[in-house]
Order: sequence, then structure tokens, then C-alpha cells
Amino acid sequence: MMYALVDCNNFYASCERVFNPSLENKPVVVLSNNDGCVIARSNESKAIGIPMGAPAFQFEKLFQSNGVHVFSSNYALYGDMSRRVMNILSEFTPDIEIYSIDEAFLLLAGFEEHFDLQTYGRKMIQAVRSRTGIPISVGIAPTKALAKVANKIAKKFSNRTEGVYILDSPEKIRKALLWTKIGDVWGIGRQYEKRLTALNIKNAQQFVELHDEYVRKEFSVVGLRLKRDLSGLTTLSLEATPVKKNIAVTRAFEKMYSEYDDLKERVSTYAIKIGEKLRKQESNCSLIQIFLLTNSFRKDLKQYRASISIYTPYPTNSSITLVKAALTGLKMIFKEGYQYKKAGIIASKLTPGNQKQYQLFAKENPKHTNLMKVVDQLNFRENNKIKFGGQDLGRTWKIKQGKLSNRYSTRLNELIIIKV
DNA sequence: TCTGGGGTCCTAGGACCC
DNA sequence: TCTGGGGTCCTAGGACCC
Repeated sequence: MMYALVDCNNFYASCERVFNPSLENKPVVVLSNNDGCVIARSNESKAIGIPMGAPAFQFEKLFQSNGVHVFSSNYALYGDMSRRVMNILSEFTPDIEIYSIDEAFLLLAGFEEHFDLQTYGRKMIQAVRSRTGIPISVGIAPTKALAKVANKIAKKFSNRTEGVYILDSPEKIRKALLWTKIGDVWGIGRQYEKRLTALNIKNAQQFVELHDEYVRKEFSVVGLRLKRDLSGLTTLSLEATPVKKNIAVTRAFEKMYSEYDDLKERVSTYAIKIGEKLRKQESNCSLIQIFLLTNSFRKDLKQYRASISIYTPYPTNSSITLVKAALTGLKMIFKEGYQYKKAGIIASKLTPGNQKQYQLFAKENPKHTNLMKVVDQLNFRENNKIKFGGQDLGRTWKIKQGKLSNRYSTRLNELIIIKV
């Protein structure tokens, strides 16, 4: 039994390159919302020394002096490219877990008896490359955690591995674990790394040699499961892509706001977006949490943060009902005299959307369901032109996105132009 | 001037019940 | 004066992931 972890190389940066081949071999970075931080880098950008999460304004000069191509994030494009990549990978096994926008685990049960896995991995790379233009790396091993390790090696030594690396013997596994720094292990974050380093545990092999009881006590069952999987005992299995249990829209503003009306406009917009996401997943929520933050980087300003949970009167995915609930919450936590920088809404207690719970005393206006359907359809076709009462009608895209690429793959009018 | 967003799981501790 | 004990549910907070 073998698992493959397939991971798209520098995914967002690669997506930008697909539609702009002149960027091949050139440094590319993709920025977060409001063009704030670097969230994706091509290999060339990594080589220049641009760290993950680098605040764009601090690296402006470095970008210029190195001719770095800078893009605002274009999630419509990345989401669609991801779907295409995953569809192709699904042709290679019936058992696939889409782990994130750019990663998937493939269960290759018994494949090793019939195929040369090295060749099989190469075929995946070729198929994805030729049909989407995205480069991927493939790690294959007896467990998921080891497939992660194998993937890292495949990528790190791509000139030798050609993008595929297989851990298929105890010696290779041992060597790989010795090579893997403790902080690079899947599931070991900054805090755990610090604690393990203090114990002189520096690589994955040393971690695997710890006693189960100790790992359980210090790193909870999560750490123990990881340890066992990493030592080759199948512990983490393939999971079906589950419906989301929480849905959030949280975003920094492009500037600071202190007026209630400005926040009201933002929070309404976020609530509408939450409604869209809920309807897309066919869920209703019963609880929303609204939070409000000042700018924590501005040590010179008064700080305030607050959050509040509000139950909706009934499970709902109507943007209208959600806006009402969100504004109720906002009113309760808003305080005069602060400069706000960020707000967010998290919807939870989700239930399947098509089975509304019967409510004796409070029922949603049944017209909402159809109205929302129409709004969603029009907004997809007409690029989010439908606005609600609370939203700033003049504002279609106030978020800072100076360097946005086209939605090449989902909008006809933004198709790439090929010169002949 | 400018510093991301969206998720999951686990645990401890309080509330509440019998 | 002495003031049980166990189970469950919920939430907040902390860890992790990409």
C-alpha cells in the first residue's frame, strides 16, 4: 500500500506564468489581499531571498532592483486551475483526498504490484503539465506523513529526481528522516519545534525514536498519530473532502476607519459574502461571530479588539438575514474613538441547506431563497454588480489590487489573446 | 503611508444534571 | 463544623495546516 502526495510547485506563481510564458525563469511573487504580503514565490524569487510573508512595502526596492514580477492574488484564477489539476489527478486513482488548493493525497493501493511507481509519477507530471501548464512534484511512500517527506525530497532535488521520489525501503526511509529537519515535519509548527529543539531533537528520525507515552503527553494525540505515521505505521488514512464546519470572511480594510457607517458598510459586505459561501456549499448557519480590530502594528494608537457571537433567529443562508444579525453584533461591540483596521465574520453551527429546521415562531420569509438564487446567478454573470442596501453602491472594488491578472480561465472576455 | 485569509483538531475548565 | 461524584455538553484558547 502506497500513498502519493502531489503538490503544485509555487502554485499561485505558476498559475500566473501559465498565462504569461515570458515570466518563465523570471522571479515572480503573488501578494495577499490589499497587496500586503508575499504569499507565493517562484524559485527565482526564493533565491533572491524574498521570505514567505514578506510585507510588500519593505521589499519594494528589492523587487525593483531584481526585476521581480509582482501580482495581486487572483483567486478566481487559482481556484479554477486547482480544479483542473485535481480532475487530472483523479484519473490516476479512484481514491484521492484533495488536501488543499494545491495538494492532494492519492492512495495507490496495490499499484506497486502492477506498475512501476516512478514511471507512474512521471506520467502524472506530464499529464498535468501538458494539460494545465502547472508543474507538480510527487512523493510516494507507505504512509501520508512519509509521502510528505518524499515530496519534499522530490522537490528539493528536482534535478536528480525529476519531480518524483519514492520511499520504498527502510534504509531510504531512515535516511530521509535523518535528513528532515524537525521544524520541516508535517504537524510540527513553531511552538513544537522550539520545545523539541530544547530537548536536542533536531530531525525526524530522532522524533520517531521518542517514546509514545512521552509524545502523547507533550504533543497530544495529534502528535502521537503523526509520530506513528512517520515511523511507517499507517495511522492517518485518506479522508473524504468534508463539508466545511465553519465559513469565514475576515479582511483588513485598505485604510483605517473610525466611523460606524464605514464599518457598517464593510460588515454588511462581509455578511453578504458569507451568505454566498454558505449557499455555494448548501449550508445554513445558526451562529455568527463578528469581530473588530484596530491596527496592532500601530503601537502609537489606542488598541481595541472585540468580538461577539449572535444566534440567527433560525438556520439561514439568506444574505439579508445575515446582514441583520451581523449589524446587531457590530452595534454591540463598536466603540467610538478608535481607528479600525480589520473586521471579520465567522459562521458556525452549520447544517445542510436544503433541510430547513421547522420553526414554530420564527420563519424566514420564503421569498429569500429564490431571491438569493437569482442574486447569485446575476453576480456570477455580471461580475458582482448586484448590491444590497447597506453596501456602498459606488464601491465596486475598493480593495487594493494594483497588479491583478485576468481571470483567463473563467471569463470569456478575459481570455488570453494569442498572436498568430 | 503600506504588515493575509481561511480552515481543522484537541484540551482544559466551567456549567449543568442526576 | 463537616458539604459527593461522575457524566456530558459547550466554549475559549492554543496548536497546527496551506
